[in-house]
Amino acid sequence: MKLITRNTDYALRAICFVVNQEGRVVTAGELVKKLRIPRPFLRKILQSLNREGILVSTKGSGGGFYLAKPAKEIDLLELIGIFQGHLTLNECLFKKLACPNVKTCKLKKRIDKIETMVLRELAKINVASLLSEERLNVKKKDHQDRSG
Amino acid sequence: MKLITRNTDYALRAICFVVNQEGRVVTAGELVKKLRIPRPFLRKILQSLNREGILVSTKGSGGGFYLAKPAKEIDLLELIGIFQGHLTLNECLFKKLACPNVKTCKLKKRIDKIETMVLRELAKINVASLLSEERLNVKKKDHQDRSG
DNA sequence: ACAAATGATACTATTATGGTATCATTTACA
DNA sequence: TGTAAATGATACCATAATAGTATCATTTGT
Repeated sequence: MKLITRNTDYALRAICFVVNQEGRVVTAGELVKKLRIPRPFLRKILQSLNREGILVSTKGSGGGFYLAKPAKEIDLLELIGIFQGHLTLNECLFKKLACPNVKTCKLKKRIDKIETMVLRELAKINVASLLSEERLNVKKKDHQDRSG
Repeated sequence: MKLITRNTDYALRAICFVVNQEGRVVTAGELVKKLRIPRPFLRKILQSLNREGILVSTKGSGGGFYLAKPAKEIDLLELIGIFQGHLTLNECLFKKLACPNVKTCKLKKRIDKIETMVLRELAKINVASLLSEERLNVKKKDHQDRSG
């Protein structure tokens, strides 16, 4: 069982790359090269990210993608929502019938608690926080390397 | 996304029923009637539970199933392990290649934490604890306490 | 006009899930 | 000792989700 599927994962990588370009427009072609994601699949993912208001796209020659909102405001829970639908660990298997077993509804409550925890944690994981540490490292290196 | 699939759920219901029979041998046919689970599917599930040492089966006329170990020692994590394989929320999507994106490995660490939490909570949910509340009610009703 | 980009969308392949179906084996007991 | 009642093993099938492909339409800078 995977919590994160491929399209969510690819989306996250793509977003991270775009963030690092600091506002520059990035094309799908570039992302394909850098991230080694199959082109048509990535294109579909980028289109979703555009529809969902995470990336802005510009069409035509010289077009591409850039961030639609601050990296801090893009979290894993939202991405999972887009590519995997609402995350419900809990989904009762006897929706329509009356649940034939009272015991399992006790189960439902306990799984609900776990679900709540997971959602809360996923919401905490935002793109900015994933990048922050590395950015610090980069700046340190920069500082040593280029003195001009 | 579901944390618990049907066979795990059915297995749990079946086990709960068997537990309530207090050591009596229960047949697949009985379980089919009471739990309204498709017969061949339930049979397969029961066979798994037998193989995995959760139920003991006796063959032949008058045969059936009973618990192989105390209800307290059967937990959801084990059942999920049997029917859904080891639960890994985390599964890195770039196992063989070097991970092209260091950022995502920070992600891995954060998801690992969530996974650890989830596994710990699932291990806490055992059959005895799911039934305990109801058992208390039963005891109040028939007023004869033969616990020891 | 044309090349370079994205948008929309329909199709396909693979895998996991949720089952069925069948035959073999064991056992109680009439 | 034969048969019905039970489980064991296993191969098969249907549906849905995931992971992709393919194609054509649209926009835009030069």
